[in-house]
Amino acid sequence: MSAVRPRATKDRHQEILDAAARVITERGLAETRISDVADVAGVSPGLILYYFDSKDRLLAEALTYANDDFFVRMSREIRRLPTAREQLRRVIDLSVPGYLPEFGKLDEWALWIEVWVRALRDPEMAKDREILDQRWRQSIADIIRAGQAAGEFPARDADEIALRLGSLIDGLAIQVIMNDSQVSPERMHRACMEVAAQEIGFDL
Amino acid sequence: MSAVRPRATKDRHQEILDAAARVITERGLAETRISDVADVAGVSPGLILYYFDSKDRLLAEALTYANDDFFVRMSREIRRLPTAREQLRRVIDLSVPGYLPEFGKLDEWALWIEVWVRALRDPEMAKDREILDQRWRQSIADIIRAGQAAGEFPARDADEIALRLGSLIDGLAIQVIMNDSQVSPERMHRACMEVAAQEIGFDL
DNA sequence: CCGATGTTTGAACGGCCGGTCAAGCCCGAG
DNA sequence: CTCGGGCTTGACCGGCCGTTCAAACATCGG
Repeated sequence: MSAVRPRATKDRHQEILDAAARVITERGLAETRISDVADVAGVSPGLILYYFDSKDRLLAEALTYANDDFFVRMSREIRRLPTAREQLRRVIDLSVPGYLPEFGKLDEWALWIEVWVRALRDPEMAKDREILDQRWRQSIADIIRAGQAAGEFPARDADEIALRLGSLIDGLAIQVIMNDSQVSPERMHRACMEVAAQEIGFDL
Repeated sequence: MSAVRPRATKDRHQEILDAAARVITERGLAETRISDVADVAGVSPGLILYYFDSKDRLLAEALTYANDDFFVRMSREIRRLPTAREQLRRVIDLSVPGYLPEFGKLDEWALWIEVWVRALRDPEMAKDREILDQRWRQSIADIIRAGQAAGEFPARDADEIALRLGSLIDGLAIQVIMNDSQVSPERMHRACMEVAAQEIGFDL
């Protein structure tokens, strides 16, 4: 049975979301067709509309799904590390597109930009974006606070630092993802680490 | 004569670009139709294709045109101010969406995000984006260097500071434009000013 | 006033694609 | 074995929209 329908147990809903995320990453939101998603998922176009009310809702769900997934994977990675400093370094490692060769280069960030564009006009998406973004900022702030509690870092406003560091990462990641000739992954990484050290108050 | 065809002297090319930029700002790139642009420009749809090879080229041109225009207007503003500190403050004032009530709130930034999305897949757009971005960073660096030369600021790596400050502005502006409940224009403005003072080395 | 040249129009074409649907298929319960 | 209800298909429909084009129009030099 399992050989005949290998993925039957896995939820179709999720399979389709996966496929959609992959297509959006590759072709972009604007160029994503239902039939593309169906091809990647290995099903007929009709089935997509059986599981989702409309193309729009599918794509919106796929975007938040993929970003949420990225956040969860990153959180798991980080929780293993013992010190706040190592955690912070890891966050930055993972945030720099193409810095760690074993991770997809621009995948996550490309999706994130699509989220922004959509959120400008779609209130539903805007709400999801804010939640995702606050959670991300929050987790940076939590690391800083943990470091402060452990005596690793001096006491400062963790939320403000998280906002600044997170925004800097966003802004730099955009340039990197765009292949800007003056902003290499290495340069971005160095800038983030230096600003983090300076703002939080630790030595590199 | 001038009453009958008031804008006849002004180039149609530019009129249409203006109209296109306005439509993109309002409806978004994905929802922009040729007929929308024609309506706003007050001409027939056919004429749009008389002046532009295709819808795609029109929209790409409109995006770079509008962003270039914004940069030029900002540069003119800044050149009037005597000290580097005042210039820098003005740059930040103008960069914070909705901070100065007399300027359009999210107009310029919304277009800028559309540029990013397109640049991911369109090499032509990617090239334009890089030029625009480098010019913007350059002008921040120039202000810093001028301040250093005048003895206003201590000597530091102006290009690196410009990259960091510019990226921070990008990242924060995104949140502000998205109406993030935790990132008000005022908060963004304060963060930018403080980081600028700290990185460049002057007192607020 | 005449034609030539560059503009402008809007009707019409044609392809694309989201969404619908009737028909089959699979599978498990009885 | 049979029935029933979810799952899956793919053909089809209908509208939308970029693009084309023939015809009108304006302008101006001669």
